Amino acid sequence: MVWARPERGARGPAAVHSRAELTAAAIGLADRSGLAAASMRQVAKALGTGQASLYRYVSSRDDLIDLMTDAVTGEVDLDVPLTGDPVEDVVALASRTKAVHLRHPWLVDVSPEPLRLGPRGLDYLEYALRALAPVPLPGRIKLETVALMNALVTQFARTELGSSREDADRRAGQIAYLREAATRRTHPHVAAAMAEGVEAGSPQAPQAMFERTMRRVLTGLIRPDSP
Amino acid sequence: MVWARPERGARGPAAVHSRAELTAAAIGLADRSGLAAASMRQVAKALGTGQASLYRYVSSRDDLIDLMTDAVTGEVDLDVPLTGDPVEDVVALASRTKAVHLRHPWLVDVSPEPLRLGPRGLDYLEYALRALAPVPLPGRIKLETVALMNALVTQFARTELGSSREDADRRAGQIAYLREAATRRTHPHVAAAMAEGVEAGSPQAPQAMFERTMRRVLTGLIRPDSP
DNA sequence: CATAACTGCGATCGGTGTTCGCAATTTAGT
DNA sequence: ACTAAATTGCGAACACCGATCGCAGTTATG
Repeated sequence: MVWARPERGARGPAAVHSRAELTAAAIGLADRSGLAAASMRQVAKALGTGQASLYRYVSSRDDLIDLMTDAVTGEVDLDVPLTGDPVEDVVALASRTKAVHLRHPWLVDVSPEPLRLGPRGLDYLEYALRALAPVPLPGRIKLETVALMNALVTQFARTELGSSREDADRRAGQIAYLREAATRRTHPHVAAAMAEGVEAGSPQAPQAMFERTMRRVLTGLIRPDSP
Repeated sequence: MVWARPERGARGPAAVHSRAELTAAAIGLADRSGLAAASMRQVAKALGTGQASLYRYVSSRDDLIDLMTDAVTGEVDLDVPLTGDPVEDVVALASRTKAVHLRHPWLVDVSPEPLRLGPRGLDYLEYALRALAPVPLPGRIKLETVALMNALVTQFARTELGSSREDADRRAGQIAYLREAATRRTHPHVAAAMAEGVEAGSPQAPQAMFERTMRRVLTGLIRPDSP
């Protein structure tokens, strides 16, 4: 675990760089050219050092990715005061989280293994749980609710990013494949949904869609049991 | 797109293997040792052929992963008759989907880029939309609902798999880190949730939890607009 | 029966994460 | 003050990975 190990020992020569420096360089690369571009070699090159040197700051690339993730998690504003309405507060938080995802598209590519929070992630979780404080649900379920909301944020971010990305040709091929299924009279529901969904278009702001869905999911999730 | 290209040309010598064979070998490897183990080299070795030969059947590793995904999607039973209650039907479908995820843990590692469905994926989507047919919602939203349910399935599968996986030491480290934050009197909500969630344990069947959450989310999602 | 199309595949390219060993440097303990 | 331990940067290497090229051998079509 990165957060446990100290950044520097006390004995040797002063380190030329720092974890924060590595993290910043890696984030820059990933922002510009995707998560894969944040490779040890490229990060080292960006820092003007040897790639083997990076392992003095970080014990694996996964560690570096943990650092990156925690760093951008810190970009979510946690000073927004809570209104007391859990649904509104969590939806607002999710909204800000999604914005960070759009700003750092590689976030949707880091596998969200549970329990990898660093200090900023911890602050984030604390805020989310504070927002959920008025809800009379066991803590375990609240934790799962937060995880679930984050999964949804990632999902929506993926959608919004995917539509802007240069996958035009790929999507064209896929859509052609779907159309074929539609004209073959099999899969009528898919055909109907496609026709409806693509023809009618979605000039609607994705943000409104996101908040609507989020609100509905949350309301469904935290409503008291009806025995 | 894999599904568009024909599997075999008509001119040359008979192919020794087939896409289905590649797919089965790859799935076997991935089931046993994770998605990374389903590399071109290892699949080739498992088939007793040269790795370059695989590119006669598949134009990239992504294609192979598409084939794998579609194949296991076919393991979801789509012959279960619909009850007519969209919530129940979709929850049941999600349940069966989650079972497939538990049987093929690597599924949670394939990046769920939208619109990569093969024939079985298409059947799956058709079934899901059929289940949602009674709901008076635009097709676009129904599509998004299905995607959302799938994201949730992945999320739950990840949780269930993670708790069984041999991450005992990793989680121990993470939990120690959280405990530290708890004892530091900062992050009181996290501390409370941890105490509650870990002490009280969850001897509850995860399946019940899954269905409960799923049902709530769906109910919230498909309820008619309240102006 | 010639030619176009296809197959299997060894060799190879450029990339990745990670480890090792070594010289140089700094601090801690005496 | 000086030895010894700890730590740093880093070149070289290892073991993988996905993908491409070119060539010999095979098959079906015109």
